[in-house]
Amino acid sequence: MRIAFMGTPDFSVPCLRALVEAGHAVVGVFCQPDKPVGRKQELKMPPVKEEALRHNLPVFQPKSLRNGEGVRLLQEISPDLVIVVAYGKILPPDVLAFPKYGCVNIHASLLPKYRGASPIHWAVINGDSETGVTSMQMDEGMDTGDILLTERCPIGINDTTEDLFDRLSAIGAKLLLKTIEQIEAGTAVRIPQDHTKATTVSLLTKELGTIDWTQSALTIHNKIRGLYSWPGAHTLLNGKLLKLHHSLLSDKSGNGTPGAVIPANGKLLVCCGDNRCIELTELQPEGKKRMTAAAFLNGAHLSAGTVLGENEVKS
RNA sequence: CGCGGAGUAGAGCAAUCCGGUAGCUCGUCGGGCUCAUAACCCGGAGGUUGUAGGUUCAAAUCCUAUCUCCGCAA
Repeated sequence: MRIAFMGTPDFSVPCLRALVEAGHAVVGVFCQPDKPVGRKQELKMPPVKEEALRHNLPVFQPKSLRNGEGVRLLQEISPDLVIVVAYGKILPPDVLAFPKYGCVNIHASLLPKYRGASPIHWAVINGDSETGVTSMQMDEGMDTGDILLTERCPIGINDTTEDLFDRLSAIGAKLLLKTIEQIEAGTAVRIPQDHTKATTVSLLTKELGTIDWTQSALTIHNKIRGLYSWPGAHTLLNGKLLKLHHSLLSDKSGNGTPGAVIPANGKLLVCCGDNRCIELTELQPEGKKRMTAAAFLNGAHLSAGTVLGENEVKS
Protein backbone atom coordinates (compact mmCIF):
# COMPACT_ATOMS: atom_id res chain seq x y z
CA MET A 1 0.00 0.00 0.00
CA ARG A 2 1.37 3.39 -0.99
CA ILE A 3 1.21 5.82 1.92
CA ALA A 4 1.59 9.59 2.02
CA PHE A 5 2.43 11.15 5.41
CA MET A 6 1.37 14.59 6.53
CA GLY A 7 2.75 16.05 9.74
CA THR A 8 4.94 18.84 11.02
CA PRO A 9 6.16 18.94 14.66
CA ASP A 10 8.05 16.56 16.95
CA PHE A 11 4.83 14.84 17.85
CA SER A 12 4.50 13.49 14.31
CA VAL A 13 8.02 12.13 14.02
CA PRO A 14 7.55 8.80 15.86
CA CYS A 15 4.61 8.00 13.58
CA LEU A 16 6.64 8.67 10.44
CA ARG A 17 9.57 6.72 11.81
CA ALA A 18 7.31 3.80 12.70
CA LEU A 19 5.93 3.69 9.17
CA VAL A 20 9.39 3.59 7.68
CA GLU A 21 10.73 1.03 10.12
CA ALA A 22 7.68 -1.20 9.60
CA GLY A 23 8.57 -1.29 5.93
CA HIS A 24 5.58 0.62 4.61
CA ALA A 25 5.97 2.34 1.27
CA VAL A 26 6.04 5.99 2.25
CA VAL A 27 5.81 7.67 -1.13
CA GLY A 28 5.74 11.27 0.04
CA VAL A 29 5.92 13.43 3.15
CA PHE A 30 4.00 16.68 3.55
CA CYS A 31 4.83 19.29 6.17
CA GLN A 32 4.52 23.02 6.75
CA PRO A 33 6.99 25.29 4.96
CA ASP A 34 10.26 26.14 6.75
CA LYS A 35 9.74 29.07 9.05
CA PRO A 36 12.05 31.76 10.41
CA VAL A 37 12.54 31.09 14.09
CA GLY A 38 14.45 32.47 17.05
CA ARG A 39 16.15 35.82 17.60
CA LYS A 40 18.09 35.60 14.37
CA GLN A 41 15.00 34.65 12.37
CA GLU A 42 16.90 31.84 10.71
CA LEU A 43 14.92 29.44 8.58
CA LYS A 44 14.36 26.16 10.34
CA MET A 45 12.92 23.02 8.86
CA PRO A 46 10.14 21.23 10.72
CA PRO A 47 11.14 18.04 12.61
CA VAL A 48 9.14 15.89 10.22
CA LYS A 49 11.13 17.22 7.29
CA GLU A 50 14.40 16.41 9.01
CA GLU A 51 13.19 12.88 9.67
CA ALA A 52 11.97 12.50 6.07
CA LEU A 53 15.28 13.66 4.65
CA ARG A 54 17.08 11.20 6.91
CA HIS A 55 15.20 8.44 5.11
CA ASN A 56 15.56 10.07 1.69
CA LEU A 57 11.82 10.49 1.33
CA PRO A 58 10.40 13.09 -1.05
CA VAL A 59 9.19 16.14 0.89
CA PHE A 60 6.39 18.52 -0.08
CA GLN A 61 5.83 21.84 1.70
CA PRO A 62 2.92 23.52 -0.07
CA LYS A 63 1.62 26.75 1.40
CA SER A 64 -1.87 25.51 0.78
CA LEU A 65 -3.60 22.32 -0.30
CA ARG A 66 -6.56 24.22 -1.61
CA ASN A 67 -7.47 25.17 -5.17
CA GLY A 68 -6.38 21.76 -6.45
CA GLU A 69 -2.79 22.12 -5.27
CA GLY A 70 -3.09 19.24 -2.80
CA VAL A 71 -4.59 16.92 -5.37
CA ARG A 72 -2.00 17.92 -7.96
CA LEU A 73 0.78 16.90 -5.57
CA LEU A 74 -0.98 13.68 -4.61
CA GLN A 75 -1.28 12.75 -8.28
CA GLU A 76 2.51 12.79 -8.49
CA ILE A 77 2.83 10.07 -5.86
CA SER A 78 -0.61 8.39 -6.09
CA PRO A 79 -0.99 7.17 -2.49
CA ASP A 80 -3.62 4.60 -1.50
CA LEU A 81 -3.78 6.07 1.98
CA VAL A 82 -2.91 9.39 3.58
CA ILE A 83 -1.80 9.55 7.22
CA VAL A 84 -2.23 12.89 8.97
CA VAL A 85 -0.53 13.56 12.32
CA ALA A 86 -0.53 17.17 13.56
CA TYR A 87 -0.05 18.54 10.07
CA GLY A 88 -1.43 21.95 10.89
CA LYS A 89 -3.58 22.40 7.82
CA ILE A 90 -7.19 21.64 7.04
CA LEU A 91 -7.50 19.09 4.25
CA PRO A 92 -9.96 20.17 1.54
CA PRO A 93 -12.62 17.67 0.37
CA ASP A 94 -10.86 16.82 -2.89
CA VAL A 95 -7.76 15.76 -0.98
CA LEU A 96 -9.79 13.75 1.53
CA ALA A 97 -11.45 11.89 -1.33
CA PHE A 98 -8.30 11.28 -3.35
CA PRO A 99 -6.75 8.16 -1.76
CA LYS A 100 -8.47 4.82 -2.19
CA TYR A 101 -8.57 4.31 1.59
CA GLY A 102 -9.13 7.94 2.43
CA CYS A 103 -7.22 9.88 5.06
CA VAL A 104 -6.52 8.64 8.57
CA ASN A 105 -5.69 10.99 11.41
CA ILE A 106 -3.88 10.34 14.68
CA HIS A 107 -5.28 12.65 17.35
CA ALA A 108 -3.89 13.02 20.88
CA SER A 109 -7.08 12.76 22.86
CA LEU A 110 -9.93 10.39 23.50
CA LEU A 111 -12.35 11.72 20.93
CA PRO A 112 -14.90 13.22 20.92
CA LYS A 113 -13.25 14.99 23.87
CA TYR A 114 -10.75 17.71 23.02
CA ARG A 115 -11.20 18.11 19.31
CA GLY A 116 -8.95 20.76 17.87
CA ALA A 117 -5.50 22.21 18.10
CA SER A 118 -4.03 21.49 21.54
CA PRO A 119 -5.71 18.48 23.13
CA ILE A 120 -2.78 17.42 25.33
CA HIS A 121 -2.34 20.82 26.93
CA TRP A 122 -5.98 21.06 27.87
CA ALA A 123 -6.16 17.58 29.31
CA VAL A 124 -3.37 18.53 31.71
CA ILE A 125 -4.62 22.05 32.42
CA ASN A 126 -8.04 20.66 33.27
CA GLY A 127 -6.45 18.19 35.66
CA ASP A 128 -7.73 15.10 33.85
CA SER A 129 -6.43 11.81 35.21
CA GLU A 130 -6.56 10.14 31.84
CA THR A 131 -6.20 10.93 28.17
CA GLY A 132 -5.23 8.90 25.13
CA VAL A 133 -4.80 8.67 21.41
CA THR A 134 -7.44 8.12 18.76
CA SER A 135 -7.07 7.06 15.15
CA MET A 136 -9.94 8.07 12.93
CA GLN A 137 -11.13 8.16 9.37
CA MET A 138 -11.09 11.83 8.49
CA ASP A 139 -14.09 13.72 7.20
CA GLU A 140 -14.53 17.38 6.44
CA GLY A 141 -15.11 18.46 10.03
CA MET A 142 -12.48 19.29 12.61
CA ASP A 143 -11.67 15.94 14.22
CA THR A 144 -15.21 14.70 13.67
CA GLY A 145 -14.48 11.54 11.67
CA ASP A 146 -15.34 7.97 12.60
CA ILE A 147 -13.14 6.42 15.27
CA LEU A 148 -11.02 3.44 14.26
CA LEU A 149 -8.94 2.68 17.34
CA THR A 150 -8.19 4.27 20.70
CA GLU A 151 -5.64 3.72 23.41
CA ARG A 152 -5.88 5.23 26.86
CA CYS A 153 -3.08 6.74 28.88
CA PRO A 154 -3.10 7.85 32.54
CA ILE A 155 -1.95 11.34 33.53
CA GLY A 156 0.08 11.57 36.75
CA ILE A 157 -0.39 14.48 39.14
CA ASN A 158 3.02 15.90 38.23
CA ASP A 159 3.06 15.01 34.55
CA THR A 160 3.68 17.93 32.24
CA THR A 161 2.33 18.38 28.75
CA GLU A 162 5.82 17.66 27.50
CA ASP A 163 5.86 14.33 29.34
CA LEU A 164 2.52 13.44 27.79
CA PHE A 165 3.70 14.51 24.35
CA ASP A 166 6.45 11.92 24.47
CA ARG A 167 4.23 9.16 25.75
CA LEU A 168 1.30 9.90 23.47
CA SER A 169 3.41 10.22 20.35
CA ALA A 170 4.86 6.77 21.06
CA ILE A 171 1.37 5.41 21.62
CA GLY A 172 0.24 7.15 18.46
CA ALA A 173 2.93 5.44 16.42
CA LYS A 174 1.90 2.05 17.74
CA LEU A 175 -1.77 2.79 17.17
CA LEU A 176 -1.04 3.96 13.65
CA LEU A 177 0.61 0.68 12.65
CA LYS A 178 -2.25 -1.28 14.16
CA THR A 179 -4.79 0.86 12.31
CA ILE A 180 -3.06 0.39 8.97
CA GLU A 181 -2.87 -3.34 9.59
CA GLN A 182 -6.63 -3.46 10.04
CA ILE A 183 -7.26 -1.32 6.98
CA GLU A 184 -5.08 -3.57 4.87
CA ALA A 185 -6.80 -6.65 6.25
CA GLY A 186 -10.21 -5.10 5.72
CA THR A 187 -11.10 -5.60 9.35
CA ALA A 188 -11.19 -1.97 10.40
CA VAL A 189 -14.34 -0.99 12.26
CA ARG A 190 -15.62 2.57 12.04
CA ILE A 191 -17.36 3.89 15.12
CA PRO A 192 -19.14 7.22 14.69
CA GLN A 193 -18.39 9.76 17.39
CA ASP A 194 -21.02 10.76 19.90
CA HIS A 195 -21.19 14.36 18.78
CA THR A 196 -23.28 15.41 21.78
CA LYS A 197 -20.26 14.74 24.00
CA ALA A 198 -17.81 16.64 21.85
CA THR A 199 -15.62 19.39 23.25
CA THR A 200 -13.33 21.58 21.19
CA VAL A 201 -10.16 23.26 22.34
CA SER A 202 -8.57 26.27 20.76
CA LEU A 203 -5.00 27.29 20.13
CA LEU A 204 -3.10 28.39 23.21
CA THR A 205 -2.14 31.99 23.77
CA LYS A 206 0.70 33.38 25.85
CA GLU A 207 -1.75 35.33 28.01
CA LEU A 208 -3.12 32.03 29.20
CA GLY A 209 0.15 31.49 31.04
CA THR A 210 -0.34 34.41 33.42
CA ILE A 211 -0.87 32.93 36.86
CA ASP A 212 -3.80 34.19 38.92
CA TRP A 213 -2.67 33.53 42.49
CA THR A 214 -6.20 33.77 43.84
CA GLN A 215 -6.94 30.46 42.16
CA SER A 216 -6.50 27.19 44.01
CA ALA A 217 -3.09 25.59 44.37
CA LEU A 218 -4.27 22.65 42.30
CA THR A 219 -5.56 24.85 39.49
CA ILE A 220 -2.27 26.73 39.39
CA HIS A 221 -0.23 23.53 39.49
CA ASN A 222 -2.26 22.13 36.60
CA LYS A 223 -1.69 25.29 34.63
CA ILE A 224 2.07 25.29 35.18
CA ARG A 225 2.49 21.67 34.11
CA GLY A 226 -0.13 21.95 31.39
CA LEU A 227 1.62 24.85 29.70
CA TYR A 228 5.10 23.31 30.02
CA SER A 229 7.23 23.56 28.02
CA TRP A 230 5.29 25.80 25.68
CA PRO A 231 3.99 28.49 25.98
CA GLY A 232 4.84 28.29 29.68
CA ALA A 233 3.37 29.81 32.82
CA HIS A 234 4.60 33.10 34.22
CA THR A 235 4.06 35.72 36.89
CA LEU A 236 5.67 39.00 37.87
CA LEU A 237 8.36 39.62 40.47
CA ASN A 238 9.15 43.25 41.22
CA GLY A 239 7.66 44.20 37.89
CA LYS A 240 9.73 41.73 35.93
CA LEU A 241 8.74 38.55 34.20
CA LEU A 242 9.27 35.32 36.10
CA LYS A 243 8.72 32.10 34.20
CA LEU A 244 7.48 29.12 36.16
CA HIS A 245 8.72 25.84 34.73
CA HIS A 246 7.96 23.24 37.37
CA SER A 247 5.96 23.07 40.57
CA LEU A 248 4.76 20.64 43.21
CA LEU A 249 1.68 20.68 45.38
CA SER A 250 2.65 21.40 48.96
CA ASP A 251 0.87 19.94 51.96
CA LYS A 252 1.53 23.13 53.90
CA SER A 253 -1.31 25.53 54.35
CA GLY A 254 -0.66 29.10 53.39
CA ASN A 255 -3.19 31.64 54.52
CA GLY A 256 -1.23 34.72 53.48
CA THR A 257 -1.97 37.05 50.62
CA PRO A 258 -2.35 35.05 47.40
CA GLY A 259 1.03 35.25 45.68
CA ALA A 260 3.00 35.83 48.88
CA VAL A 261 6.27 33.90 48.95
CA ILE A 262 7.42 31.78 51.88
CA PRO A 263 11.09 30.90 51.45
CA ALA A 264 12.03 28.03 53.73
CA ASN A 265 14.84 25.49 53.74
CA GLY A 266 15.78 26.18 50.17
CA LYS A 267 12.21 25.68 49.07
CA LEU A 268 10.04 28.34 47.53
CA LEU A 269 6.43 28.15 48.65
CA VAL A 270 3.75 30.50 47.42
CA CYS A 271 0.35 31.11 48.96
CA CYS A 272 -2.58 30.43 46.69
CA GLY A 273 -6.23 31.47 46.81
CA ASP A 274 -7.49 28.38 48.63
CA ASN A 275 -5.15 28.86 51.61
CA ARG A 276 -2.91 26.15 50.31
CA CYS A 277 0.67 26.42 49.06
CA ILE A 278 2.36 25.53 45.83
CA GLU A 279 6.06 24.82 45.74
CA LEU A 280 7.91 26.33 42.80
CA THR A 281 10.82 24.05 41.97
CA GLU A 282 12.25 25.46 38.77
CA LEU A 283 11.93 28.97 37.44
CA GLN A 284 13.51 31.58 35.23
CA PRO A 285 13.76 35.32 35.83
CA GLU A 286 13.52 37.60 32.81
CA GLY A 287 16.81 37.66 30.92
CA LYS A 288 18.29 34.80 32.95
CA LYS A 289 18.70 31.12 32.48
CA ARG A 290 16.32 28.72 34.12
CA MET A 291 17.34 27.63 37.60
CA THR A 292 16.24 25.57 40.56
CA ALA A 293 14.30 27.23 43.35
CA ALA A 294 17.29 26.78 45.70
CA ALA A 295 19.62 28.62 43.32
CA PHE A 296 17.04 31.32 42.80
CA LEU A 297 16.65 31.89 46.53
CA ASN A 298 20.44 32.12 46.98
CA GLY A 299 20.70 35.19 44.84
CA ALA A 300 17.26 36.74 44.89
CA HIS A 301 17.32 37.99 48.51
CA LEU A 302 13.54 37.92 48.76
CA SER A 303 12.03 39.85 51.60
CA ALA A 304 9.24 38.27 53.62
CA GLY A 305 6.55 40.53 52.19
CA THR A 306 7.26 39.79 48.55
CA VAL A 307 4.12 39.07 46.58
CA LEU A 308 4.21 37.56 43.11
CA GLY A 309 2.02 38.84 40.34
CA GLU A 310 2.10 42.49 41.36
CA ASN A 311 3.27 44.95 38.79
CA GLU A 312 4.86 47.38 41.19
CA VAL A 313 8.60 47.50 41.82
CA LYS A 314 9.62 47.09 45.43
CA SER A 315 12.86 48.52 46.68
C1' C B 1 20.79 46.50 11.42
C1' G B 2 13.54 44.64 15.52
C1' C B 3 13.65 45.94 21.40
C1' G B 4 16.09 44.62 25.93
C1' G B 5 18.84 41.89 30.02
C1' A B 6 23.36 39.18 31.30
C1' G B 7 28.61 36.87 31.41
C1' U B 8 32.61 37.70 38.54
C1' A B 9 34.75 30.48 42.85
C1' G B 10 30.83 24.32 41.52
C1' A B 11 25.45 27.27 41.72
C1' G B 12 22.67 31.94 42.27
C1' C B 13 23.97 36.99 43.06
C1' A B 14 26.81 41.86 44.95
C1' A B 15 30.70 45.30 43.97
C1' U B 16 30.68 48.67 37.99
C1' C B 17 27.54 54.94 37.85
C1' C B 18 32.16 57.74 41.07
C1' G B 19 38.97 53.03 38.88
C1' G B 20 42.42 51.66 44.61
C1' U B 21 43.00 44.42 49.19
C1' A B 22 36.91 41.10 44.53
C1' G B 23 32.15 40.30 48.79
C1' C B 24 27.18 37.62 50.10
C1' U B 25 23.93 33.27 50.21
C1' C B 26 24.44 28.11 49.13
C1' G B 27 27.40 23.92 47.93
C1' U B 28 32.12 21.47 48.97
C1' C B 29 36.20 19.90 52.55
C1' G B 30 37.90 19.69 57.82
C1' G B 31 36.65 20.36 62.97
C1' G B 32 32.99 21.24 66.98
C1' C B 33 28.06 20.91 69.35
C1' U B 34 23.76 17.57 69.64
C1' C B 35 19.87 11.59 71.24
C1' A B 36 19.66 13.38 66.29
C1' U B 37 19.30 16.45 61.71
C1' A B 38 18.53 19.35 55.49
C1' A B 39 19.61 22.69 62.27
C1' C B 40 23.58 25.56 64.86
C1' C B 41 29.03 27.20 65.77
C1' C B 42 34.36 27.50 64.04
C1' G B 43 37.87 27.01 60.17
C1' G B 44 39.80 25.85 55.02
C1' A B 45 40.04 25.23 49.77
C1' G B 46 38.32 27.19 45.42
C1' G B 47 38.87 33.69 40.89
C1' U B 48 44.35 35.24 35.32
C1' U B 49 36.09 39.00 36.77
C1' G B 50 33.75 35.55 28.74
C1' U B 51 37.85 36.87 25.11
C1' A B 52 41.34 40.49 22.68
C1' G B 53 43.28 45.16 22.56
C1' G B 54 43.50 50.36 24.56
C1' U B 55 43.71 54.47 28.54
C1' U B 56 46.09 54.67 33.55
C1' C B 57 50.87 54.60 38.72
C1' A B 58 46.63 51.28 39.18
C1' A B 59 40.92 48.27 35.50
C1' A B 60 35.71 43.55 37.47
C1' U B 61 34.95 49.01 37.09
C1' C B 62 36.48 53.66 31.76
C1' C B 63 37.09 53.15 25.92
C1' U B 64 37.05 49.89 21.35
C1' A B 65 36.32 45.28 19.18
C1' U B 66 34.65 40.31 19.55
C1' C B 67 32.32 35.59 21.33
C1' U B 68 28.43 33.31 24.16
C1' C B 69 23.72 32.94 26.95
C1' C B 70 18.79 34.64 27.89
C1' G B 71 13.74 37.62 28.02
C1' C B 72 10.31 40.17 24.58
C1' A B 73 8.72 40.46 19.66
C1' A B 74 7.99 37.42 15.22
